[in-house]
Amino acid sequence: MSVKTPAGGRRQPTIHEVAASAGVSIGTVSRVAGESPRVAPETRARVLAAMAELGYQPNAAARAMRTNQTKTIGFLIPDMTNQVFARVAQGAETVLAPEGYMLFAFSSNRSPAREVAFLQAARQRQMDGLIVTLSDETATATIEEIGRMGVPVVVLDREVPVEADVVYSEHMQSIETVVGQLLELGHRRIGLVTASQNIRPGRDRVAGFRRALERAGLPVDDWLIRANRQSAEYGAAETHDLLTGANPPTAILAAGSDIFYGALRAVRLLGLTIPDDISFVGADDPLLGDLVYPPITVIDRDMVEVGRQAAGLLLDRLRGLDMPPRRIMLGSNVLLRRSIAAPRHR
Amino acid sequence: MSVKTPAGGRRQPTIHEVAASAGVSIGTVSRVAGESPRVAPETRARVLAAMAELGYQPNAAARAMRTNQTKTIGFLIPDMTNQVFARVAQGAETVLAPEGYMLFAFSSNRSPAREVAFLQAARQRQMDGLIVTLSDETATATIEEIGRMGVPVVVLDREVPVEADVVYSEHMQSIETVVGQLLELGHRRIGLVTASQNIRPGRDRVAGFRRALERAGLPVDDWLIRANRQSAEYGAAETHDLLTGANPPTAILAAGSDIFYGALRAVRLLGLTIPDDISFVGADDPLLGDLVYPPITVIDRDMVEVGRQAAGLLLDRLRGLDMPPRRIMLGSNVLLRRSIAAPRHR
DNA sequence: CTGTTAGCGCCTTCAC
DNA sequence: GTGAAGGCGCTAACAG
Repeated sequence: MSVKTPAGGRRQPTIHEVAASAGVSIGTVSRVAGESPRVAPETRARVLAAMAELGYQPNAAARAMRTNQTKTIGFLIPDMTNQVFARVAQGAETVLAPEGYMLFAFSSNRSPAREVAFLQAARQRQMDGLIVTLSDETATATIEEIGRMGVPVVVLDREVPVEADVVYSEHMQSIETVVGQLLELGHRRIGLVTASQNIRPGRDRVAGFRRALERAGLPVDDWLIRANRQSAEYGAAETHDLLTGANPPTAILAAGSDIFYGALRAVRLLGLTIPDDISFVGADDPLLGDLVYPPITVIDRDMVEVGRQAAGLLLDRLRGLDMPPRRIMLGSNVLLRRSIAAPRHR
Repeated sequence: MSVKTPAGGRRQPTIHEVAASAGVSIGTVSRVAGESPRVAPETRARVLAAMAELGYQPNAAARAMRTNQTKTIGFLIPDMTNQVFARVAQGAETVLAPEGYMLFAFSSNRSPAREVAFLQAARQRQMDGLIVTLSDETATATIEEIGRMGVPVVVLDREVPVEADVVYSEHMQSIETVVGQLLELGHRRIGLVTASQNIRPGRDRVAGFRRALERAGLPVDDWLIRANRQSAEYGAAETHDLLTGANPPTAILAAGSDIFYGALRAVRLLGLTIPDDISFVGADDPLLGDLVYPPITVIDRDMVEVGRQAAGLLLDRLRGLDMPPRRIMLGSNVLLRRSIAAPRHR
């Protein structure tokens, strides 16, 4: 007399069946499942045996209904195929899993609409907390949805008007450092390709870029700044455009892992040699930078640590910490390699 | 008199509050939420307004309890930082999302214990279906757990004794093709680095490798076959070992995206030139293969299509399709590039 | 077309 | 140390 679920699956054993099988009441089974100490060892053993035999797993929905807890953390990222975000997830996992939380990752594909959909799904599912990387700080619907969450949210590297803990990465200073280096080598026209101005990394990189030039008393040619999107295609297209322009740069900063990828490809397709024809700096993908020849100077960050820190902030809140939003800033490193050199005299 | 949840969050509005606010009964609210047609337009509008104002989202746990549906699909992958799996997830998403299903990705980090933990969590949470890529076909605990799921499961590229639909990728023939090419060019010692023999791709690649040699009437030197793990470190270590051995191969097959990465790095570190010093073939990362110089011959697969197909199989089951397990086989392509050449006379 | 009601499976008092 | 019973928020069946 098996009940067919909509999916045609087998019905799962409930606490009642375990109780019947062990010859106890459901209250006792519940106590065993909840690891309450007030159960006789012999009774506990019998219940455990019954659970194992039936393959019993407590129904999370029913449990959530009673406890208002799901032991689930939502992890929102702009792009799953980007290793940068995957590493953050890994780092967060290492902190959250030991506490019994499960991380569920969801990729928005950089669509604010999908972000809203995810946040609503998370609220419906009563996820206990969220770690989110938004794809556009100006998307008000997303911000509003975060405000409604009712559970702790940790925001990664974004500037949003929300009462939430945040983990920032340092971008401005490392760009300044790199640009400083290039200026010292004699470069006067440097191209920057980076993310949209609607997210903090994009803004900070452009700001650092401008500041470095201004400090050196040099004018800023806006034509050399391309800061609109985070994709390999964008990186390739803008790099191509820069390098085939009338007055091309002698160095390229590809600030963003996808952009790095695309920009490097564009350089190859144009048949240019690094660093003889063009100096090149990438970001966020140290492995790639070290795989090509010559190895490429890269602005790097420890994304696993970002994940760990974010999870730590979240965990404090889950444990009931009640204080104003906290902010953590993590550094970036410039890995100097042989892809930058003095510009060729033309 | 706000109720503090354990996490300190704000209580979410329930169907009762919406009903009160709209001046209707909860039944009517439920019908509006469920998009039942049997509601007067004017009433529906009032309810919708109340929902919007309160920011109401139906409680998924309560809903799951009644309907035995969660509209959630679990997606188990061995390694989140591997783009290959991320692409599969993307493909699956495109098929499942329009049907109202949410995909939740979980990375096992190639640990069978974590796979079991995920499967149990999926069962507790009553996920409606699963798409899984196991990291070890011989892990019986995982297999047993799948058998208990009670919901449709689609298995990707694994040979497991389970009543489930499967999407396979072709590996054997493409390896044979590549080895055939190398033999024609005059190579007689070819090194293969690939995944463990405990998963189908590893086995099939080794099988294809052996078959190609046997067909050519050549002996197989087992020393040249390294098939134990799927990581960049493994790829680097084994490639290094092969190339620094007493009788090294003149060509390397790095069959696996992580392995590809590591192997290529090992070749670089040894200061060898491709293809003059060593012919090289990678797999599963066509972009990387095209980014380095010279471009590298790669065995490629359309992982997005794998995801789409898997999702399609799952969807049929979710709709109630009742028939024996189905199997889909998807092809691989050899992208011939300049990384292979005749071996240097030594 | 709308209101009322009975559980879904579990945890948690409250008795015993 | 164990059993009995209420109710979490929702859907679906039944009345009206």
